[in-house]
Amino acid sequence: MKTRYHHGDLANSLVAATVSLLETRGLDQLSLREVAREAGVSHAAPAHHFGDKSGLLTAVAIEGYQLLTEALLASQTPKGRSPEQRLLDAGYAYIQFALSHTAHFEVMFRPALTNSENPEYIASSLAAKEVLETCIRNFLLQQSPQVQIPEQQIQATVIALWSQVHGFANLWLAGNLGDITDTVRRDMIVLDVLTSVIPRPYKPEVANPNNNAAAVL
Amino acid sequence: MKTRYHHGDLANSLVAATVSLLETRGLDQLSLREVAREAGVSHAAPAHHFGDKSGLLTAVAIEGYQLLTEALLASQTPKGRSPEQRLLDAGYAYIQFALSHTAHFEVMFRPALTNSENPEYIASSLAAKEVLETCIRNFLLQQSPQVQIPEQQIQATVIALWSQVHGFANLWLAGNLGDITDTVRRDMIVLDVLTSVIPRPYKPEVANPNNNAAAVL
DNA sequence: TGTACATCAGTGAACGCGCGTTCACTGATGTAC
DNA sequence: TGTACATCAGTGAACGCGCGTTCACTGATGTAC
Repeated sequence: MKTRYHHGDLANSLVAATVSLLETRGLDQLSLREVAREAGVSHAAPAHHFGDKSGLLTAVAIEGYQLLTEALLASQTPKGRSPEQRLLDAGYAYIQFALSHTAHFEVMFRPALTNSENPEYIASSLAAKEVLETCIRNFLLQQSPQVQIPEQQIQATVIALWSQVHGFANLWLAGNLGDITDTVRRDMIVLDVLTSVIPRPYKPEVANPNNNAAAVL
Repeated sequence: MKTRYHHGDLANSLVAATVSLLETRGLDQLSLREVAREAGVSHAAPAHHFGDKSGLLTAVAIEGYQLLTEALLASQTPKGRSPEQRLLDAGYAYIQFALSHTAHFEVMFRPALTNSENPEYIASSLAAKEVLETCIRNFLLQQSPQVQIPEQQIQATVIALWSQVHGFANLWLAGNLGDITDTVRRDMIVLDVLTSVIPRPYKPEVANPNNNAAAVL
């Protein structure tokens, strides 16, 4: 790439530089000047494009949500898989995304860093959640085709499954699952965790937890 | 408290000031000088006690793990509850801790902020994990008293359940579960999620996932 | 009880540094004629 | 095709600020005798 006065695609380059810096040096070291240095432009350029740090990180989060959406959709494209396997595929794709895009993942789920009211941010985040929700809803419907599952129950299941894979990725990234350097054992654990994700078939008579709510809470 | 030259308990005061600042202003605004200001001492005092920011945050994390351990133990003290209820109690205590000690929780699970090799840090974090693991192990043993559950299966269940409540707390704190301002509905959701946590009884013939591992991964 | 001294928790002035922000500017690109 | 001009992406010098760190210091506390 020749040095030109007009970069041509500086906005994307700055986002890429930010992701790179987040992955190598971490959030503490991140400054607009550091990003400019990494991208090889003057220190005032990032502000020119993104205003401030939160604007830049918002762009990172948006890109992250788009990548996540693509990854989830891609996990569902193979044909001839059972509903259960499709659910596992989605969960595995979510975890894979988190572990291979650590910078995006961190920024996506720390709204204090970003402009949460940015329309593009909201839209891309909703799009990702929609894919996730559709996967789970489809699974539940296919699993119990005869029964009418209450919407509240579906929502709770979505939250529960999302929590599962999200929490696993977080614990992993935080180093709380011990040293899992053996990739075979690593995949075994992921599989075990994913398998435990599969909800029991919905049974109307035991699904309503109201009767013992007081006892638990 | 009179203004004295020797504070008497400055280390604890500084940790408290840090927690307070983290909860009101957030991690970005946190500096040793700001903590000193909050605690009403000279700007050099925090360094005198903790060396640098990571030392201070390590102390916060240690306190957090101790509080979590206490909360988990306290959740198990009521007698006459079923194994299932005790498991729900522990999960609920974990979530409650995360939501009511947001600063501690954040620092505890971001090892880049702390001195992860600090012996007291390691010990307090292991203690908390041990309580969690014991809860789950006891539940599994009581749930299937006749069967010998492989250790690997127990570990996977621990990770899965921990992931569940941890992920739920994270998603909640990140604002990803929508506006749940209605506390009744809030507790309903927590309960639904917790209920979905309860593992199926262990069945040796279906528990080994090796046979379809290749298909999933 | 009184004196002398060591210890160390906490002070405050001084330093250099990297930061975000501002702003007049430069120079490439696109468009009108 | 050539010229003139508007636009705007990106520059770079300058600024003030809050930061972490250093270090000689102050003064409270504990202990020895």
